[in-house]
Amino acid sequence: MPSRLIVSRELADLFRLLAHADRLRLIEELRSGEKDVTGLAQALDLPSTRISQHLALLRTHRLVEERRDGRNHFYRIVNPSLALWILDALPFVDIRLRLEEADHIDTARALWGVPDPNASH
Amino acid sequence: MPSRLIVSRELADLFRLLAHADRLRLIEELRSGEKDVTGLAQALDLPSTRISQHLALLRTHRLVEERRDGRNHFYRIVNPSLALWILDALPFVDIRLRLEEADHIDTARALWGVPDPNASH
DNA sequence: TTCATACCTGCAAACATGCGCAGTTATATG
DNA sequence: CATATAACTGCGCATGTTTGCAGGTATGAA
Repeated sequence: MPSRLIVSRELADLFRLLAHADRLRLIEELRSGEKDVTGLAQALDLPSTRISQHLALLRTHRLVEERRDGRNHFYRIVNPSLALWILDALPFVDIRLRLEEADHIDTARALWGVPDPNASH
Repeated sequence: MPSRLIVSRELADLFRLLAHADRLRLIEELRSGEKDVTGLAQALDLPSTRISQHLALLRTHRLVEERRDGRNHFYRIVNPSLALWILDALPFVDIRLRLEEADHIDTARALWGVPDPNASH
């Protein structure tokens, strides 16, 4: 019954793909809609070569898709709920962050334009 | 406004921590309650040294906690909802998995003892 | 056709991670 | 005390990842 093993390996592959700050920022940047490589490079203040390399990785794992229009290549998230799921990880980040800035998680959600699910208090 | 950068780095750290099949299996194994190192080593069929190394990583990032009783060190997940959130990633794993085994996700959930949230059909 | 723009790929150096193994600490037991 | 068991840490090698850079393709405009 190697299914558990297979699944954990597939999950680990996904996590490895997301284990880079710039790739997370790319996914966040694409949350508001498709963007081309130059636009992403400007938004993240990184060389476009690097953006291409990251996008190629995300593309081979089917997390983003490409649409070409003239010289521009526009990228979009295949499954937009991915970005929401990523933000659900905020409660699990190291305690230091939570202690040093008590409302850092809410700040992050606000910065990334996501409604606070605990907005009752 | 470097908060977005800081947050994406913290998130990337978390993802890197989870980007290993054996560490995911450890977290899954601890879902049913605390276990000691030897127990985990037997469950995953891995040398206990390796288990120790993985647990040390998870510990320094406060994902698991340790309780000592005699010679045994028992580990538990600090925030049990972590395991549930990890399984929420299954819809995002590479399309190949979904095409080759259409109900692999349900199989995985069943294997890992989690109720299927789409159990209406 | 020539030039500029937008993007991609290949490669090698730098860097990070995973692993086995040897040695160590801590606790229990005879 | 000596010995056994449980677990940890440090270290070196192998493997994987990230990055800059050089060179390449494709599109559009002069």
